[in-house]
Amino acid sequence: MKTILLVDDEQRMLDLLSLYLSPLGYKCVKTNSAVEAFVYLESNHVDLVLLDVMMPEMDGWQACRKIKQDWGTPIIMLTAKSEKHDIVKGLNIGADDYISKPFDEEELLARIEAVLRRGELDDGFISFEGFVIKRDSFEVIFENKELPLTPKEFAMMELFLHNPNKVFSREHLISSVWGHGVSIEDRTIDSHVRNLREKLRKVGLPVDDYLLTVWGAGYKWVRKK
Amino acid sequence: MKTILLVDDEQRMLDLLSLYLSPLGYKCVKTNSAVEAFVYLESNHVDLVLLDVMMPEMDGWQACRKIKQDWGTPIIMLTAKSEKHDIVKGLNIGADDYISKPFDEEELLARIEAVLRRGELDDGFISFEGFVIKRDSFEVIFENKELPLTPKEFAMMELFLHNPNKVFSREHLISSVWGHGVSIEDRTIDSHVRNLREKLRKVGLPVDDYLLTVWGAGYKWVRKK
DNA sequence: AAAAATTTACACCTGCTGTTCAGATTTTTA
DNA sequence: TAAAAATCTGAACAGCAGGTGTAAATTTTT
Repeated sequence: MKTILLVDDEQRMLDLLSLYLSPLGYKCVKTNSAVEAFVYLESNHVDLVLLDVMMPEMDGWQACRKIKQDWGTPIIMLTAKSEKHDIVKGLNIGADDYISKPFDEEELLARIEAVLRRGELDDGFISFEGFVIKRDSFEVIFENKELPLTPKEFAMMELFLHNPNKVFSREHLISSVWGHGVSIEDRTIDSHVRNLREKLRKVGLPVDDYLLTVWGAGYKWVRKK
Repeated sequence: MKTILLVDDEQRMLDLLSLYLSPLGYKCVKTNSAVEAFVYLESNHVDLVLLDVMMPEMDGWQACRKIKQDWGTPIIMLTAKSEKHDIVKGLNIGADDYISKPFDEEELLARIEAVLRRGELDDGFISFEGFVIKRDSFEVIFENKELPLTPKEFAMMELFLHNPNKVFSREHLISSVWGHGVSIEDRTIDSHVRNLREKLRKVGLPVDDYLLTVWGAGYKWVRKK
């Protein structure tokens, strides 16, 4: 199920969008401001952002730029009818599409599906806290430095970054990284964690603050901020 | 210079579009019907099609479908203002974008640029980092020196250059280069990669910086900047 | 039909990666 | 504080993925 993050200062609009999209099988998360949206994005996966252009505090453009930069999430801008100039601006800033209010429901849906479909293809990259994971190119980048990871390390890293703050038991790690039913010694996991830590340390990450051992339980990646 | 193929039964509209786009550095080709467009596409490279929805004989939808199917060219549909339903239909059929008439010139340009940017890579030829690939003439040129590649090598090279930084598994390479369902030994892929590397090295490319092995995953072409 | 070019297969070698083990270290328990 | 439990660490080894040379098979050209 895809998650759509709605960002609009008007509650009525949020409700309207949610009312229309939820029954169609999308999980809708409503936020009243850009800042709220950031908070949510910080610790949740979002497939698409519907972003109003006109908002107090931080406007849609700045928000769009930041979201693209930090998370790379697909964005559809919601603009007022006549703001043709906005469209140009938006497409240049990096929005994936726009739609004008009041919008036609069918058109909105078509555009949402189009953007989601598009995003499925280039198998996005995830980006936060200085990390960029490119599943496509099998790369993890930290502060513009490439991390040369082995396949197992990459898989672990991906799992951790996707689920910050969650503790993974060794058992869980085995079935996620190695595959269900593979039998591996617990010490082996430790070795891989060690190697991963070493590589992370080499690129300047204070790894002891991030990739923690949870005594008696497993490992977890903690997320600051 | 990019070529835009204009398809509209109204001569006035063709002139208007051409008058606006030509000075901006686009080569405009005007056609009055879908059939004419096909004829042109048959033997010319086109970067983008601006396609009117309302036309006698074959309408825009059928034309859109055929163009996408036979040539895969990016398409922007031109719809009448109120035809909201068309938009939905168009995006589902495979059009890359649409714009309603009468259109705002700036908006049109923004959308054209966005679509072209998106499809920049699957041109008739690609050119970057000293490489020019001419799909038409089956040639690869590096720094004005022709690379004598075999068909398989050419296909691989094309795939790599089209998808820089993307890791291709051997499995993926097989179905892309050899065809779906063909069974080939993995070592065979390696051999072709080796041959390709050798030829690239001969023309002075530090191939070890470009065509990389991703251990446990496949091969990728990295793009410097 | 012969020659050349291309593609494919195979075998061997190298080096990376994954795994394990034993001892050291840290954390928890009693 | 001492003992027990869990984890960390370094080194060694095994297995496997990929590189390379060669030769056979296939396709294309002559």
